[in-house]
Amino acid sequence: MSRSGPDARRGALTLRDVSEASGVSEMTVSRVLRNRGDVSDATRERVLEAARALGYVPNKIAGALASQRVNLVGVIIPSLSNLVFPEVLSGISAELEDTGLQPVVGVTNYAPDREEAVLYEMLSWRPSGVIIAGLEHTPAARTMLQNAGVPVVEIMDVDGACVDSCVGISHKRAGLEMARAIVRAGYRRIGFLGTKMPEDHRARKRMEGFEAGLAEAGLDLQDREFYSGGSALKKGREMTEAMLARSPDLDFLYYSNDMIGAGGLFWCLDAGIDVPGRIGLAGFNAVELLEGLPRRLATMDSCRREIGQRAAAIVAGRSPSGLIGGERVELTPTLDPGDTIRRG
Amino acid sequence: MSRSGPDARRGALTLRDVSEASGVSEMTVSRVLRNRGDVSDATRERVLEAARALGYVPNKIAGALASQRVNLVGVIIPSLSNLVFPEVLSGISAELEDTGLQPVVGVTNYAPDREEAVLYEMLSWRPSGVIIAGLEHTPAARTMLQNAGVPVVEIMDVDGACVDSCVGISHKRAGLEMARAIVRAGYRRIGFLGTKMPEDHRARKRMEGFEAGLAEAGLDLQDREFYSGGSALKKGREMTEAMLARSPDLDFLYYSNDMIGAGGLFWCLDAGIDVPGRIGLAGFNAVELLEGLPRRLATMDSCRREIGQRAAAIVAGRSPSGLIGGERVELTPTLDPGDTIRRG
DNA sequence: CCGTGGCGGGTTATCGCTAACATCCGCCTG
DNA sequence: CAGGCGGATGTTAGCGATAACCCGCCACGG
Repeated sequence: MSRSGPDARRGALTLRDVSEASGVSEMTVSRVLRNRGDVSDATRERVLEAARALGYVPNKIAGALASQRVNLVGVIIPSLSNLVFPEVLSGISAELEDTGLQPVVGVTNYAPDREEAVLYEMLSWRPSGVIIAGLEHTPAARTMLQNAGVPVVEIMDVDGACVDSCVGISHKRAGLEMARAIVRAGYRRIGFLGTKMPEDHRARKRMEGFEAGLAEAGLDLQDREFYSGGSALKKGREMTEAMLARSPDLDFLYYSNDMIGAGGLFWCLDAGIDVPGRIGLAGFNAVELLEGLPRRLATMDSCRREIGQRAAAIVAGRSPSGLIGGERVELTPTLDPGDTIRRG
Repeated sequence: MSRSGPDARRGALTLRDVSEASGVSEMTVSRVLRNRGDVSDATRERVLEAARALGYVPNKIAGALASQRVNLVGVIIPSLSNLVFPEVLSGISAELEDTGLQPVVGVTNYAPDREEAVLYEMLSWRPSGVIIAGLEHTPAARTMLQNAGVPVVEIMDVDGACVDSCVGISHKRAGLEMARAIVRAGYRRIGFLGTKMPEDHRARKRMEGFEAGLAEAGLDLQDREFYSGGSALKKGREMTEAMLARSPDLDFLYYSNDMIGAGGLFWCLDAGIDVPGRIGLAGFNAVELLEGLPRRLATMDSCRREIGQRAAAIVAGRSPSGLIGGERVELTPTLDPGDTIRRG
């Protein structure tokens, strides 16, 4: 109504403005801008020129509403500071690159109710798919996922039931295999150091698998210690010192991630402890960041990038299986003994 | 038309469905769901109940189009694997927490044309504000920012002209002050190790400032080495080895970030070099992650979290200054000499 | 008894764009 | 030369929500 110039109200350009500037209908402008339908080269040029001159940026909100299609994929992860998740994201981005889809990230800080809220917020934008870390969700979140009406991929973990599809590794098995390797190397008095459990299901499952692995050899976990927050490297040091003060006869320490493992390694080296002779160490995740430590920490690759890629492929409907939903992909982590487990 | 049950087509619930289920108009449902306007408690209950039972999730696309308001803030950063940016994000999230605004992240991989594309994509969702890393953008990107019609905050850097507001530190000054501290501590033959320059303006500015600082004392940079990609820790080792092989008489190494600095520190320690006696080291960023190293690397805090907070405050219109746009906030990094600069 | 005002809630008109269909026109075919 | 066909463009009708306005109803005061 009161619209006069291109920017009667700041930057609020619409198709209308471009249409007027180029002398064709809005529909034709829309077609040109989306490269859809037949438009003559002359018209196309004229429209593109006008759009560029005006600095027009299409309004995807209106577009999405009209077309009922949104080129967004919601990605819900617990944290960005964990290193692991950026790597997953990079796998997702890479796979989505040429699909026209775009990831949108939400962070839950490991809090189930935050997760629920983030999911609700995401779904309210009607994304084309959802990738969400973990298999554990609040009942409400699970219901939302079920009713979302779009592909849902739960990632990182396959130990449990999933809503639709899942891509990940078995953390139980990861723990189990690490335990076997440790036992095989001759260690017997073993301690566990990890994140506070209720928050981190995957770390918990690794510990459970680990204990199961020890049990096979008739062994028990001799000691355990948990932390939350703070600099992981430093925590690793502190926890290691505390644990070895308390249980000086331990001969192996299994850490729930590489960062605290590295902290532990530093402490042992500083204390002049023979690693891996007197005591062995292992972490989890194979973070690239840590390549270059004085000694290579034993660890297990968690296939993060590939998890992201496979999950994105499912959402994009280009999964090699050809399935639509209901897919379960278990990846196999590989154990890297590094320099902190005795070679048998 | 062919709509019958609540989910005639999967999950496509609308206000209409809730309205029918609760026997009031769509408008009233909308009011209840947004907590706006007067609705009797009885009606409110009935509506909420129906919405919950159906599992209704509002469609923000439609809402945003109708209300011309979008509760999203676009955040554009070069990378997520840099540690620095997740921290900035966490500052942003914290500040936005109770504003109803939500950050949406886009990653450019340090590529100007990717930045332009990401920005275009973001603006097409008509966010309430944009936070973007750096002051250097393509001309087209700059134009888009100018015409966006919403608050734009450029972060991390204040050495240059900004489109609207900016929050950051002066990297030139950071380099300058580090140089002064190093000179003051008596070092004279100094090398620089950093990221490949054209990609990273802030690292470049730090180097420039650093050289200016050396120049004050009549000194020149004796050697320099650049890298890109790979594990920073490992690169730090390799580059340090290479540089000291080439220029064995250097007595100080300034690294453009803490991770490669830490790699260098490891190399020196392994090589049995006296740090900081024979050679001094310093990095940049004060990453918390590295607390717990065998020796504390000299570094400079880059105020990442606060940058995020201040930027978010501006976008949210709660900047302490009360200004609307056009704000320039320069934060002051603090130098932490750690254990790798001689104490004077 | 009637005017007044607020509360609770409905109606109508967009928001900017796109799907689907309608239209126009030039040209080929038989 | 009529008929038809298909390429290029315009027209119409929403998408699902909200803003702005409107309308009963009841209590209350003069």
